[in-house]
Parts: sequence; structure tokens; C-alpha cells
Amino acid sequence: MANIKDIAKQCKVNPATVSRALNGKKGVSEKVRARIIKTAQRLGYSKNPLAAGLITHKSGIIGLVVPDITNPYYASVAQGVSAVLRQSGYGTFLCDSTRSREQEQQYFGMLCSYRVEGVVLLSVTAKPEDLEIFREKGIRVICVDNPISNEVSTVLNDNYQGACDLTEHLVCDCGVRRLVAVMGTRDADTTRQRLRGCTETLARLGQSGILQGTLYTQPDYDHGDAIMGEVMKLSPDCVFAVNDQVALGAFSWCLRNHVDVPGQLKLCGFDDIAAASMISVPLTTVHQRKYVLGEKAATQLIYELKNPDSLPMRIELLPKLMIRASCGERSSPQPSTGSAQS
Amino acid sequence: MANIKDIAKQCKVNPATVSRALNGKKGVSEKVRARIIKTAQRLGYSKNPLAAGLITHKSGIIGLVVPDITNPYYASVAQGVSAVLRQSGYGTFLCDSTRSREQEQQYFGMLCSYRVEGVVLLSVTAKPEDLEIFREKGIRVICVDNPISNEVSTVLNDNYQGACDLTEHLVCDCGVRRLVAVMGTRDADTTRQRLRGCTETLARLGQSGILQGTLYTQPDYDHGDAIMGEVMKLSPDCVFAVNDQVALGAFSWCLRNHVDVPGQLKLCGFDDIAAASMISVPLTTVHQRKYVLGEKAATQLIYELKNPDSLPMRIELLPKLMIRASCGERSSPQPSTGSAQS
DNA sequence: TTGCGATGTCCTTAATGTTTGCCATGTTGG
DNA sequence: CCAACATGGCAAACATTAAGGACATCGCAA
Repeated sequence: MANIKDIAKQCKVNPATVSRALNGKKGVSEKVRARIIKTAQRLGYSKNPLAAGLITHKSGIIGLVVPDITNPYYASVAQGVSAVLRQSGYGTFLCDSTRSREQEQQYFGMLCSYRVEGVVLLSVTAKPEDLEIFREKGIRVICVDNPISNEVSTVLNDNYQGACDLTEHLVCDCGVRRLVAVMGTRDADTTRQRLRGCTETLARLGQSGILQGTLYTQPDYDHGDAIMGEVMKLSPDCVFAVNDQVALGAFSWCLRNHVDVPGQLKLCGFDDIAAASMISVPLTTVHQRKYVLGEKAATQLIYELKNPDSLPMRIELLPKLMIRASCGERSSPQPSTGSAQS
Repeated sequence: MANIKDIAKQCKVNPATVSRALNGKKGVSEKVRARIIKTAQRLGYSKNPLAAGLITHKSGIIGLVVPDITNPYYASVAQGVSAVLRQSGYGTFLCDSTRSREQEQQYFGMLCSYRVEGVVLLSVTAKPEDLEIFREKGIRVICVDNPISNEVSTVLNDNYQGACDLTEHLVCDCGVRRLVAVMGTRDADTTRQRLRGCTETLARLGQSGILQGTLYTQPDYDHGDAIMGEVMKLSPDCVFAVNDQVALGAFSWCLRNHVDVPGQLKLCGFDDIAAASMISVPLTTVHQRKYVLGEKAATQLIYELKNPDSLPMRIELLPKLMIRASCGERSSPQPSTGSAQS
């Protein structure tokens, strides 16, 4: 593979000159620069970012940590991140932690040893002190969804607002009177905000009594199905699920057990994953702009890399209520392309 | 960040000795080795694989190219790949080509300049000559699903067999008499094999006349829905979809247009993505072991990196017919966790 | 006990592909 | 004729590994 020396030889200049020419630095006449660029193309030269990174301390790689890439929500965010990174010439180092804190930690070490320039972190398990390893090495981190530490920027959906809108709709438009919340990872911010939005809205409406109980489980399809036995003991008229996967799991339980949705039981989720509108009784849910979330996160990270002394900030995306059939009442059309959860 | 020289200084040995000690090479006394390892740990040393790669020509990074990470099929494969790579100490460089040949090519260049050691390639757009760039640089490639060139190993599901099983079931058990095939990317191997399995099985059964027509479209949910108008003009009693997404799209069309499944129209897909069993009339489909596929691909790649003169091979996974309600007839229980397409 | 090769341990040096600071040379303008 | 500036060369630096050499120790036979 052609390297900088080959070009230098061909052009009868010094490698340093080639480097300056190719990197658009001054100190090279336009005539020489043009000649160098031309031979570089002719030789099919591509610079070795690893060697360059050795000296500039910029590997050109950015770490992307997700809890579970098969979760369509994370996959969409990842797509947004990776698209922006590509456009900016960065490489994406994928870390699928499979929701395990241990594996996540292992990946953190790996990212450090590979000298990534920054990290986009989607995590439900990391603690503030886990980020120490990055801070001490000067590696920028952007959190998505879960604001792990307020020393780093976070990009997230306004889950609280989404939950408020949804709850109000349930109570005021759909006549829900016995609500059961099925939540996910206990200390994930996503879970907390969604639950808070629900309870506070009920309180605001003077209807706190509507909440019959809150259950916690793994936020996926199978667990959503499995927990329904317990949920039904509370004889709810509506299940407020932490995300669509759980809601879909619940729906499948209803199908099997001949519970009519929305007649006997209303069902709602969060995220608006593709499958949410594919089922026979399309799911009322809160649409999240997952892809945009990823784009914003990557953009912000790149910005911070260029402005190393910028202070951490918080970017919130506003959600949109998607009223479909699963909670009865009138219905409104559109969105849901891509996928979702959290 | 502590480097090899710091350790050398502390231990009063030469950096080269530290290198040998840490890499488990011989030529270092056990006493010195132990001392070195201890101080390495104390200093929190982590080697810089990029610098090492500069000289060994082994970056420790492997490229993973997928057409669309939000597609649950690819996401599952990616998870399998990345899990195996992590266990073997490799990093995963994610390239989401968004089904664009152009972007894919750009990524190929990027992978080369980053000196990845190998590439796991899931592509529906790449042509044999596109792999040239890797071959000339000695970068090993493993294809998944689509055997782009027979100079590289391929890991794939036996789509042909799956299609045969499925078709036989449709004709013999479900009494299908007017079949329409809705296929995906025209020259993708996946499409070809699935279609071939169908037509050849019909021929074998002496029922070639059953196939009313074959339509091609983008293999996703929206296009599956959109093409149904055209499909119905052929007045089929069964739609043989290239994958579950298309089948689910078709199903949503049926719901809207009050076409009874499986009464008026039978529907089947391929891959057994999670959503396939979530819908009100669970989808008969062919289960693919997506995660395993990814594992096998990564394992094979690592094997080939260790045995550079190993010859290309082909690994086929056998599929499993999942009989559910969407084609009528009796039904069998289980699988479908994770997700799918191709 | 001496001599010799074999072996083990560690050091020295060069190399990987870039970038960067500094210096030398050449050119231009006043 | 000198200052100022533009141009491009030289060499060091980055973190690591590979090859080869120096030195000491050891076993064994003379």
C-alpha cells in the first residue's frame, strides 16, 4: 500500500512536505501541492490514521456503546450516530454490552486502549464513577437517554413530557380508572422519568388513586408477556408499559388469553418502534426520534472535540403522542418508520 | 497513560524486554516477567494496539459491514459477530452502508486505511470486483448470506432448503393453488435461492402452474404493504414473501382492506423475526439462526487469520420451518426470539 | 581445572507511517 | 544590502516489536 514516502520519492520532495500538502497546511507552494495531490491519487494513497494518531493523539475512532443492538430503538440511534460519524470521517467502534455492566466495563478498557477520541454512551448500567476512566484520559463522552453524570453532555428525549401527555390522554380521553405501570430497569433515567410523568400527571389531575401498582421487569418482549399474569391480579383497565417491547409482549399475552384490547384492557407503550403499528390493534405510544437522537449525539460529540473547553450541556428532544387503537378513543394517523425502545 | 517505557524504567529493564514479557514470548526469565507484569498492573498499563499494529500489521480491528443495522435480522447477526470478536480481543468497526453501494465503497476504503485485519461482509450490493481492494491488501473477508465471490468463505442459511420445505408445506398441507412470490433485491443470493427453492419444488410436485407471478420490491415493511395492490391483481390464494418484513407489510394491507388471513389469503415469510409471532395471526415462516450465523462468521474469520493459507469454504446452517396460523392448517409451537430478515 | 559449545537472558538498534519544530535556502521589496 | 517571508529539507517523536548481538552461566569432556 502506497505510503507517504513513496509519494515523496515520486515527487522528489520530502515526506514532511507531502504530509503538509495533503493536510492542507501552509508552507507548500500551490504548484508542489497540486503535484503531490495528483500523484497521491494516482498511487491510490490512503493515509494511515493509526500512524498519524500515534503522534497527534487522534485516532479518528469513536466508541459507540449500546446495551443491545438487536433492540430496534438502540439500532436506530446507532444508525444516526454512525451516519454522522462517517460523514465527518470518523470510524465507529461498536460495543454491544448485552446489558451487562461487566462487559460494558471491559469495553470501556478496550476503548481506552484503542485511544478512541470520544464515546457515545447508551447505558442503563453505568455509574458516574465508571466514566472516571475516560475523564482521566481526556476522552470525551456523550450520554444518550441516561444522564449518567452531569460532567458530560447528555442527549435525550423528554421522557417526562411524553409520559405526561400520554397519561393525560389515558385518563381524560380514554377514561382509564385502574392503571398498572410496568417499568424496566429500576434506576435507568428513562424508567424514572416515564414513571414520574405518569404519577405527577395523575396527581395534577387529582387522580392519584388510579395507579394500582408499579411492577419492574426486563424491558423486553418476553418479559412483557411473562409479567402479565401478575399484572392482571391487580385487575387493571390499562397497562402503562415502559416501552413498546413490553407492551407488545403484553399484547401477545392478551391474544393468547382472549383479553380484548382495548375493550377489556387498554395498552400503551413508549418509543414507537416499527412493530408497534404492525400489530392487529396498533399500539398507542410515544414517538421518539431515535435516529435524530443519534445524529444529535454524534454532532455534539464532534463539536466538543473541536472545542475542548466547551461545557457539558443537555439536549432534549420533544416526543409526540401517537394515538392508535390500543387505548380506544379516536385515532390520529402517521409516523413510525425505523424502530424503537430504551 | 503509562506506556511500555515507563514500565521499563521502573523495572530497570529495556522496553523490548517489557514487550516480550507482556506478550508471553520467551527470552525473559520468570522472575523478571513477574516483576514486569506486576508493575504493569500497578501502573494501569494498557498497550496501544495501534502502535503495535504499525509494526505487526495487525490492528486488532475487524470491519463489520451491514446493509441496515435497524433491520432486526442484521442486528442479530451483528450481535453474534461482535460477541465473538470481543471474546477474542478484537474490536468491531461498524459500517452501516444503508443499502447504498456508494457508501459501502466508501466504507471499504475506510476499512483499508484503518488496516483492519479482516471484514465480515453482509452486502446485497457488492460485486466480486469490489472485494479486489481487500484482496490486494491481504485483508481477509467473510461473506454472510450473500456469497459475493467464491474466493472468500461464506456463511449462510440454506435458503434453498428452507424455501423447499416451506413450499411443500404450502402446497401439500395448506392446499395453496395460486401462489404469488414477492421477492427482494433482484440479484441478492437470498432472493435467488428462496425463489429457486419455491419454483423447483413446485416443478418437482408437478405443480409449476401454481406460481401466478413474481414481483420484486425493496424488502421492507412499507414496500411489502405498498406492493399488495399489484399482487392482488393476480388473485392469489397465497403470498410467498422474501422475508418477514414484507409479509408483515402485506398483512397490514390485508387488515386495512379486510382480507381475511388465512381464510382468503395465506401469507408466509422468511427469517422469523420477533414481530412475526407478535401479530394477531402469527406468521408461518422459516426460522433462521441469525445470532449463530454471526458467531460462525466471526469464528471462521478468526480461524482464517490464524491459518492464512486456509482455503475458502462455505458453511450452511439448516433452517427450520415455523408453522403458525397465517397459512391455515395445524400449527406447531415455539422459537422466535431475537429478530430477522435478510 | 580448563576449554568449548550450548543455552538463557537481556540490550541495542532499526523499523513501522506520520507529524512537527526548527533550520537552511531562496526570493522579494524597500 | 538587509529584513522579511515563503518554501521545503532534516531529524526527532509517537508506542511498539523484530532481529541480532553481548554477556553470563552451565554442562560436559579433555
